[in-house]
Amino acid sequence: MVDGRLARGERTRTAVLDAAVALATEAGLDGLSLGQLAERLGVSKSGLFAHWRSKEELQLAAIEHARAQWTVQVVSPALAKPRGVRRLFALHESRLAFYSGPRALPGGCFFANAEFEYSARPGPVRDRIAVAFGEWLGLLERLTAEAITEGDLRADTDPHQVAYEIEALGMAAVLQARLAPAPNPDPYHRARRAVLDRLRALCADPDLLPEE
Amino acid sequence: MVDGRLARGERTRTAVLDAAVALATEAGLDGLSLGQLAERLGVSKSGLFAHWRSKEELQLAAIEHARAQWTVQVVSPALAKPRGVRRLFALHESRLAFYSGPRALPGGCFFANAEFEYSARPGPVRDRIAVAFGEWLGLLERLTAEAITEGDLRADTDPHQVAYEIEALGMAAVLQARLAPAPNPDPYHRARRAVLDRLRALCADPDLLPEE
DNA sequence: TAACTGACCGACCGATCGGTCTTATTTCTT
DNA sequence: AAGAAATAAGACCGATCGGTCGGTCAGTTA
Repeated sequence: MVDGRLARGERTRTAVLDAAVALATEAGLDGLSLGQLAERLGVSKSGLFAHWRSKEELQLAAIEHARAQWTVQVVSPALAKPRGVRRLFALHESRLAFYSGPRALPGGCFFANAEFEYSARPGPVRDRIAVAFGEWLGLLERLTAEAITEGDLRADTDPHQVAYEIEALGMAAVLQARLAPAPNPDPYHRARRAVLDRLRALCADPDLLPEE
Repeated sequence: MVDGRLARGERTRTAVLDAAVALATEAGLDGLSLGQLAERLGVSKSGLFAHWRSKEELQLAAIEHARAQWTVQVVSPALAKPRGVRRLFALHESRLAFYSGPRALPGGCFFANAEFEYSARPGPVRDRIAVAFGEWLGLLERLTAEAITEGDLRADTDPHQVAYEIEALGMAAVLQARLAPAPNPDPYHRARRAVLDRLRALCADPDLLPEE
């Protein structure tokens, strides 16, 4: 049987983390204030401390929560595609769709923001972000390597290099979509086009990638 | 004759802005605290208010200061190169050199950090950052267009697209250099390689770009 | 010498920060 | 029915936040 106390706590916990992740994209993971967060949720500040004993614990939990969101909404859909260059490009497209889609976070990309914010602030939060970032780069790299062994991409392709470029082009899109002057052609389209052309140049069978 | 008081004020003003720009790359443009800044400089907090009437004014001044730094240390050296694709690539290299060189800021790139930090925070600070960002993208785009009219790049090249890609690849470098695990091959080398290959594919005369 | 200006300081303000404490309510266990 | 466990609330803490105030001092002008 389910413990009603734990169940209720878990519900609150999830609701708080949802709000924390969203708020962090706007105010920053550090700028996230417990008072504001509590007020936005209609909860007392000390109610938050019942779940996380410090702000840092909440920040780490928020990172974990955002990671889970990312896995479900970005990574998983792409893994449904057949192994190879199609899966790799699907991951890139899935990421861009997440940024511009209806479930998009109010302040852009949680991880991109947090990475820049904490890149020069030693501590557990930075370390956790760095690990998550490394895992993401590793995923891009692994899918690229798979595309090579599948014979989709040329054998002399450097997986690290391709992963670097895809990551760079995707991250810039979410920033420019929020910051660049409106009349600018859709940055998401540019990010898609850039990776598409790059992969097409490395790709043996042009039919594996969309034409346009 | 020079007013000694004004001269002294200008000296401290510059010293404060230098420290403010450096500190902002670590703690964020918002996380920059007047108390900490004053203490680091051996100045009283109220001394700062004699120069800028509010924190926001100081932030805007810091942006202007960083912009001047960027112009002197990144843009100007590149403009010494002959017009065309060489100048464009020199700008990219100059930027990477600034990130990794001896004059590098302690927390990476002032603008990249500030752009992500303020991309979702309406106000004068965000607006100023957005303008500066637009000007930077415009410069990349203009140099690309020049390279086309010079006949260096293929006539069907899209300057916006090239500018987008160069900006993305450069920005990712400074982040990954600080965040990615150390054994990773130099991100600056990856950023250089990526743009070099990209431009080489568009370039009519291969001798205009370095071989390696 | 007197009047004035700009740079700068120390004390202080209300607000908010992260965090602690005590207490009340709800829910499961026995 | 009674107690244990977990969620929450409210009052409160010291520290720090951005910002104001009155005032000192060095240098300029008349």
